[in-house]
Amino acid sequence: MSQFWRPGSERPRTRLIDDDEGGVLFVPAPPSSSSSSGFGHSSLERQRKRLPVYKHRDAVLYLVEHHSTTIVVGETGSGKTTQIPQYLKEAGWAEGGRVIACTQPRRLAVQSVAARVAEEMGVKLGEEVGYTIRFEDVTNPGVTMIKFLTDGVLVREMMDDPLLTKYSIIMVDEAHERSLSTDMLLGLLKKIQRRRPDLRIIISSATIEAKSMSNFFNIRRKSLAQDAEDCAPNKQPAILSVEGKGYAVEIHYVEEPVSDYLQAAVDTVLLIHEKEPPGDILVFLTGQDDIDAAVKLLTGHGQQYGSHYSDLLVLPLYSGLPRGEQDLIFTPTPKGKRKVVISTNIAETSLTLEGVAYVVDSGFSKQRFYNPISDIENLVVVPISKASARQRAGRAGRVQPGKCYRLYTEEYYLKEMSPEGIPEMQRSNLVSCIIQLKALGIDNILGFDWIASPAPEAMIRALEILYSLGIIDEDAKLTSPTGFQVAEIPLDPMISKMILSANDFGCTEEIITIAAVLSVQSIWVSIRGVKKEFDEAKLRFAAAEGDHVTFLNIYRGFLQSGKSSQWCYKNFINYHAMKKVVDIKEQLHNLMRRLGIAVKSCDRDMQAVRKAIIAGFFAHACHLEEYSQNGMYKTIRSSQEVYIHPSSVLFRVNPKWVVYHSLVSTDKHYMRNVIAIDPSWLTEAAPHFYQLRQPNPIPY
DNA sequence: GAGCACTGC
Repeated sequence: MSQFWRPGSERPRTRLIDDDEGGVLFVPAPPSSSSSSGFGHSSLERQRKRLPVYKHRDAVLYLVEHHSTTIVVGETGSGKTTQIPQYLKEAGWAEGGRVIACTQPRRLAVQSVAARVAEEMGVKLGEEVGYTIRFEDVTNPGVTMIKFLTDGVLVREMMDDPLLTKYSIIMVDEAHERSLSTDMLLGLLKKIQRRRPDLRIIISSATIEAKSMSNFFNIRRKSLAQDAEDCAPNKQPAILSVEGKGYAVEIHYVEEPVSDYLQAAVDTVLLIHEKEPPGDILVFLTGQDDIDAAVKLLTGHGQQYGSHYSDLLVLPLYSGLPRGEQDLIFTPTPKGKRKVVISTNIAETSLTLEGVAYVVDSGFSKQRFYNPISDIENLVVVPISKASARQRAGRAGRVQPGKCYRLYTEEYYLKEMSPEGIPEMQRSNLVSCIIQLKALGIDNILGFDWIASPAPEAMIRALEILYSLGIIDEDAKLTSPTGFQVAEIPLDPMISKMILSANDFGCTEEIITIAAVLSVQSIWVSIRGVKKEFDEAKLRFAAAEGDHVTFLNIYRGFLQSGKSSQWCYKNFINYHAMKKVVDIKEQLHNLMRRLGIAVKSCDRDMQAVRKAIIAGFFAHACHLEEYSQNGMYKTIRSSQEVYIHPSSVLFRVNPKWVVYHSLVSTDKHYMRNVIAIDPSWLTEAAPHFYQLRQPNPIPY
């Protein structure tokens, strides 16, 4: 007799509890004592059975069979991501050419989970188990049964197949993170569900969010009676809770609020080191500045107080860190030493450190907020949510029971800390979002079924920008061909518009190089202490026109060197970033071919290149204030005070008119990646924008 | 003469 429950058979012996808000809470029975001894199973299979989710295998299959939507609340380490897709496949959900999809917010997670599942199933990655991320499709259509992909890719797949017909089940993992594309995906899936009653959705979410997810997917009761008659699935979402594999973490709070969390963090680290048994320490601070300062204080302390503190191995961790330094984090702690990793939010979700027994949580993180009125994004330090605080604490209990030291009071945690963070959708520029929805035929953006509605001001601003770029028309419909082509290019719409316009100026070759460089974080290596040499290296490539043309010089130099890492090292250029640039450029070449656009070079005609840039970025034009002694510019559109970033080749050159790629906002608004222009090109490129909107625009 | 939480298509 099969030890597993199969769809269609009698439901497993467990208790179903109707919860107060109409959702169905499913409480599985305790595991039976007569479970398999493990005899005859490979070690991989034994490992699979030890995962907490294994006990809930029957429950998962039962709920998925009977409910359109199932919400799985699971802590980290429950095994839900790797196991549930396999259970579904074993139960037949991938039969008849159907595919089981599982989405992740991050590319790295997609790749590693897919590899793990392929290994467990004993198949080659890219066959029965595959994955898709941007620019990388490792699937075999017709063969692949379980497919992992980023949620952004799945949204994009809807452009070719609006009802996602090839999937029988879509599992949205890490939905509690509420990324832009997760929110978009959830709204779209709810829409698809109405047209495809056969589709099953599994949402994996943290506890706090489960209720709001359930409410979102709960379709009104009037359809329930009808459901009982035929055998359509129950429209009410089911919630299943799966315990994690983490160890207990003891939480400590400060008794009085701290005035300086940086100092408090340093003091706490020293206290732990003095009083607590071995085990690494993970400290959460907000950004590079804080982290470098804390590292300095702790290493300084070590020298000052002698041997005891020299046992501390203090390491910074943030995404901007050079590759080699980041790798240090993962090397095992030497015997007799205690590793202290001082990190940004990157260690909260993206990276997992083994061996951490103590977490110090400052209670703050940096978040990006978009101001639709000024069209400027700001990075600000804000208090974290309870969900984040719990996630941070959980990092201490991965391999042994741990302790978490919160640098805020318990009262603050209980009474003031908000339960969840603000979803990205409500603090972002919506240009990309709206263009994708339009491409899917959703024109009533205000009426879209958002899980959390963005601000109307942000929607209006995005529509205004898209209209000025010629991507949508007066009726807010995508223009043809520009609008549809921009929707197809997986880049920022202003970059996409720049690429399409390059065709008119005969410089597509140059512009896709620039687009590729702008798509990577930074092509420079920043090394402290060698500023002079660094600046000299930069001058070797500097172009009078500005940063974008400088990128072309660097790219040419890189190719001439034979893509040499030595050459990069000598010139303070990030080799990995340059490899990525070459890769993205290759992809853009393919995309141009698909769109039927010939890739032509304008040779040395940099005026053509600058005009193409303006076609996408005319809204970012600025004028040098005439009597300004300190290089103050004002944006043409809204008279915002801005300055050229000191990293730009045009810093202190201060041309009268410039166009920037992006702003970084700290104490001032700094323009990064700037190019000098002739103002007549602006009215040439966007007469509608500048004639109607000078001097001060009034948003409609 | 300053500095960028983290993702993603």
